[in-house]
Parts: sequence; C-alpha cells; structure tokens
Amino acid sequence: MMEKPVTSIDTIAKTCIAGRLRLLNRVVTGIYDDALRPFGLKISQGNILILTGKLGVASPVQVCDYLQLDISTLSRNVELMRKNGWLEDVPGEDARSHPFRLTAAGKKLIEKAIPAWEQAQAEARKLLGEEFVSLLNTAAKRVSEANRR
Amino acid sequence: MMEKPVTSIDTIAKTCIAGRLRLLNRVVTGIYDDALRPFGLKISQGNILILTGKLGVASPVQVCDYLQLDISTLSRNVELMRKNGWLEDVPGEDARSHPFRLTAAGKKLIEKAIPAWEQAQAEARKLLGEEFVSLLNTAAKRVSEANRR
DNA sequence: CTGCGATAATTGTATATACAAGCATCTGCC
DNA sequence: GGCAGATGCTTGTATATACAATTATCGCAG
Repeated sequence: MMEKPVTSIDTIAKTCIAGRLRLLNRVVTGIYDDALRPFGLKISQGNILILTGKLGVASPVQVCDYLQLDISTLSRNVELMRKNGWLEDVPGEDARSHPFRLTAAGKKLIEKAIPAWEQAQAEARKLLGEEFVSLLNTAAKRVSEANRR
Repeated sequence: MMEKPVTSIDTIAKTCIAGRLRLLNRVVTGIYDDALRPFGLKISQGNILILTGKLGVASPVQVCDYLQLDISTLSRNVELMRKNGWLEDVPGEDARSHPFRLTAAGKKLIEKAIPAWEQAQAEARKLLGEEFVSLLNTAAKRVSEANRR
C-alpha cells in the first residue's frame, strides 16, 4: 500500500515548478540580454517593441492582455522606450487611452537587432532542447486561452 | 527548393523563446505568490528558504550557483529575510563568507506554507500540462549542468 | 613576511515587476 | 443633462533582478 506522501523540504526543492521556471527564465533572459546589449536593448523591452510592431497601433490594455503584464509595469516600460525614441504616442478618440506605435528609430532598432535575436534564439533552443521549446508553445497558448476567459 | 527564411517581426512575436518563457514565468509566479500571500511570503524568497533548509548552512555563492542568481540579488533578498526573522547569520571560518541558515521561525513558516504551496503547485501543473512539467525538469537539469562546466 | 591576484560579499544604479490607490474619462440610466 | 459605476492609465511603494564598482579577506609566490 502506498502511503500518502508527505511534502518535505527536499521534495519542494526538487519539484517546485515555479522554482524551475524562474531559474530557466533568469538564464534565458540573460542569453537574450547579452546578445542585445550592443543595441542598448533588453529582451523585456524587445518583446514589447515587437508586439507593438505587429499591432501597428497598440493600446496598453491590449499589450498587457497579450503579454500578461500588469498595466503599471507596461506604463513605465513604455515611458522608458518613449524617452529612447523607439515609441511614440498616438492621439486617440478615447481620452482615457494612450495608444502608441513604433517610431522610425524603433523599427530600425528592431531590424538591426534581429541577427542578435536569432543568435540568442539558437542558443536558447540548444540549451533547452527542441522538445521543451515546442511544448513551450503549447503551454503558452494554454495560458493565454485560460486568461482570455 | 526552400528559401532561407527571413525573420520578420511577426515570426519573432510568434516564436521568441524568451518571450514565452517570461510570460509563463509571470503567470506562474503570480499563482504561487497569490497562494503564499497570507504568509507574507513570495515564491522568490520561498525558493531561497527551501534551498537553505535543504543545505542546512548555506553560503551565498553556493545558493547562487544552485539558483543561477546574481550574488547581489541574493544579498538583498537574504537581508530582507533576515529582517523578517526567517534567516540568521552563521559565523564561519572564512571571514569573507557570510553563511546563513533557517531560524526556528523560518522553519515554522515553511511548514505552515506547505499546503498553500501544494495548491499552487497543483494549479500550475494543471495549467501547464504534465508533459511540460516533466520536460521542465529535464531542461532545468541541462541548464544546471551547462553552468557547472 | 609582504604584496598581488583571486575570491566573497556589499553597495550604487537601473530596469522589471506587481499591488494598491488615485485620477480622468466614458457610458448608460434616469 | 447629470450622476454612478466602469474603464484606462498613472503614481506610490516594495521586491526582484543584474551589472559595475568597491571593500574585505584569503592564499600563495617570492
């Protein structure tokens, strides 16, 4: 007969999902940040830039919904990128909303940084393994759907 | 014949490993932080506490090696937990090193928080899927080995 | 035993992140 | 038309995170 397992400190250390995910996040973020450093760009901002580029005109709520980011976090991130000249405000009908878009400099930055991103992506893929990367897609989709409900 | 694929903004948005990992990290960290909030504990500190408990007496370099954390990050995290009465300094032979261990209060905190951790763990597992979680282990091991070389 | 390179940690600075509270605006109801 | 609740964002505060520079100590080569 199996005993009901008692969760020990050791078990947590060995199995905590958050712990592992956070560790991988630190390592992988480091890989991309290293690669992007010559451009004065970090992957945290890079992902916002890219999404903005995809959206054309982006509203904070929309970006936060995609990225599962707190809106206050985005607010300050966008402010930095505006100061860097990569994003600009777009006047909108609803005065509550402050949409933004890429500037020419922002677009140029992305183009210049793509080879570095590709290199980081290759390194991360190699480190994590193909299988993990493909499940990452699945998991990310699941999470997005779960939060869209 | 296959063309060499040109990396577009859209491709990056859809495939960036760092972006997905960071998104999952935010969501999952949120799950654990919500569960642990009643104890005034966040998973970031929780993982350090747990590892410290496992090690008995922990040195900063050692913890940073396990968790792939910058030592300056750990330094300030430990300071907060010392102020909270969860960790205490251990006098060591080498005056450069500042090892620490759990206090009685720290151990008690872990015990009290375990059910909440279990709940968060179950929720995260369900959200991410069994398969992803098991590959998370593999990937984390790989990363640790890669950085031990 | 002395000084120099290596190691361990802290401190300065900046960004990333979230929660709570606040402010402005909008929308619908009367 | 005006108020009440909803919505979108910003601001205050706190922690997490990393890089660079500094401080303190150690160990060894001479």
